[in-house]
Amino acid sequence: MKRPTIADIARRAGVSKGAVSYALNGQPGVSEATRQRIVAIAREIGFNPNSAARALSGASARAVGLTLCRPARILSIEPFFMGLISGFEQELAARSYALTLQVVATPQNETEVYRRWWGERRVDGVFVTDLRENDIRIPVLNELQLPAVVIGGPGETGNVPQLWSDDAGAITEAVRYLMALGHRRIARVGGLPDLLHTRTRTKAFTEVCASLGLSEAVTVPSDYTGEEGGRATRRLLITAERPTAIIYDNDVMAVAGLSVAQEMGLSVPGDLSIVAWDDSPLCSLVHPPLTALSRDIAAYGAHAARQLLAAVAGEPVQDVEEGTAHLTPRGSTAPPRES
Amino acid sequence: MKRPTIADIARRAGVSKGAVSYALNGQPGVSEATRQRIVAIAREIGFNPNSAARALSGASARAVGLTLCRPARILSIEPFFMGLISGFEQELAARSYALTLQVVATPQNETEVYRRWWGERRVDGVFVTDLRENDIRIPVLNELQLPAVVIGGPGETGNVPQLWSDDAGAITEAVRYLMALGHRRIARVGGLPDLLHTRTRTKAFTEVCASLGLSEAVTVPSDYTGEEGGRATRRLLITAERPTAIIYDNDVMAVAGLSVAQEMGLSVPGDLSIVAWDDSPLCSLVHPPLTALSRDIAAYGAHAARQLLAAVAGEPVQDVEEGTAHLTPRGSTAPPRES
DNA sequence: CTGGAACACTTAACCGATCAAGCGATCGGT
DNA sequence: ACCGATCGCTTGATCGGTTAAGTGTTCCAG
Repeated sequence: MKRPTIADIARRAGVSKGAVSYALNGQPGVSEATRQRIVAIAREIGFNPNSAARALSGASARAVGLTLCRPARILSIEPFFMGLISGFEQELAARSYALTLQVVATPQNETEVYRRWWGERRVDGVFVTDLRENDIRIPVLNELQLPAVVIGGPGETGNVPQLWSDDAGAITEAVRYLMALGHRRIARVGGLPDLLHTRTRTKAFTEVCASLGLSEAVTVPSDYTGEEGGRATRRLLITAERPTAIIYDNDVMAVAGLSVAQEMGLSVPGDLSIVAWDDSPLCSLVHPPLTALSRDIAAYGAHAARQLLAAVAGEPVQDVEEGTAHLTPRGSTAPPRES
Repeated sequence: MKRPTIADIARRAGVSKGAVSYALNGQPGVSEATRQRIVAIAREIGFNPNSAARALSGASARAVGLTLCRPARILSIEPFFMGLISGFEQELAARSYALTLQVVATPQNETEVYRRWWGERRVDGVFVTDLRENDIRIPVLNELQLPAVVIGGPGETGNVPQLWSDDAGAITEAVRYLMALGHRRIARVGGLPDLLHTRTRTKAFTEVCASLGLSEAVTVPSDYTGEEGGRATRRLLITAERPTAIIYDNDVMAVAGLSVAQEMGLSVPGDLSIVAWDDSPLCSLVHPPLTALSRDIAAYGAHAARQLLAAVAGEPVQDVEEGTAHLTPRGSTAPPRES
């Protein structure tokens, strides 16, 4: 089956290719009557502009890219990225932009993919996640002048606009809540320590605990996997002065932590309170359901997509701090048992 | 920054554009010495062929598509798709094919996306998941002659090759195992009843139970969400002759089922044995860890990608049945307590 | 010594859009 | 009546590759 082109439309409408192009793109240069006739024919024969031809003649590729730099094992279970992608799609689909995905092994590979995509003219812009300190991707994006939006900051990103949520505020809320319940020994199982938002959280956690007089606030670094989260939990719970509450940097580790506590014969929330960061259906699924720091990740992704499309269109884009995640109390937090 | 083109290479090498094209594509028509010179220059200036130009002149778009037809809420937590995508990427990245993703609301929308992708020449082929009976996507793919691979069958797919795993064998293994443990009342919480692989599983489950003399084998349909899985579990557990074992069609529902059982004061595996279908890290994370039907989803995805790329290349592609998922016994299954 | 095949290229058409420049018709102003 | 502007379209160049057809050289067989 042959794909219809603007030439086919032009022939049937008795006008030139150029006129068809003007008509379909809403540009001046054709009369309203002709435009409607052309649009009607285009619809009738099911015309879709060839994206390659369009991209070739200087217009946009109508596609944006996302690289995922996590091992398959983590990607498959981590709900964050799929939530983000769903959010992207809300905006992208509405403007018929495609999303191009690539799973890579290292940040170095990500820069290579950016270079390739840019050279191939495959995407108009990219989403950048998992920002690190002195992130090697930033200079590449600046060099290539490839429009981008960084999700998760704030950090040094040169001209690249950023979008982040108020992690410091969220962790402050969680710590205050646990303190109000009577907890004095609060620990945290953090995400990958290289990531900038992990550092932001760690810094905020340390500060708020210090300011509230909780001297023993400790953060154990981890890698977002359930195994590591479980191991970190075990390490925390065998200390002499074990914490009575643990905050986890993602939901998967929180679930693993719950499991470890139960396996060690500790009751949740009686002996240990648990707070998960990022509320996914997972948190309500387990028993007891987990108190979580909730934010609307799909909305976050949709916002990022709007930012990226604006950047692609050449509009000035500001750095944006999204709202603070709010605490959703569930069954995994309670006052510590007197002992 | 200007993108290097073959014209730039041609100028520096002192040859024509055509010669460069032949050299870089490994086609005959240039001497080995010239080829090496051209390749060296291409590498030196960081040349990447413009994918739009390439696609426009009849060559492939070097991209394949995947549509996901699940609400965001399910996508984010369901590990299956991310596992599949990771598998795709192993093959696609190696041959520098891009993966284009689109989240849609209905199968009808999927056909529209196929038509658009085809018209735009955006992808060379598509992955089709969640096959249904009389699936409306199949005639569209046949009409467009768009190369595709169906993941999950077997069903009526015309010329479109399929790849599926032996669901009947897997469920037979699970039922036999539970019987061997002494279970006689085995229930199942199924996935979306429209999906063909759900029907395959239901049929096989019913048959194997009948052949083994388990008359009360019941399947409760569900939608893969934790909420529905939990509700279905509750409904099963309040019946007079409640099942002593439940098989779940995905891991999320199994975790929810575990939670419901615990909430109802039933011990797992003492009062209720649980088997999850598709083993994700989630299954080992909860307490007790879930016995699961494991298969290597990434390998499944990689296989599908190889099939699709072969179909894109015009090679004949056979329907393939992948290996049977195997039972991984963990703490959630045991002989039923005498009562 | 010649005809023809093989080789190593070049030339130019082509894919399907976009868009600047051109061109004839109409219209309003003086 | 004539000039210039505006409208509504056409023409044709262009993007960066691919590829069929053409060209000039070499080399070998007859």
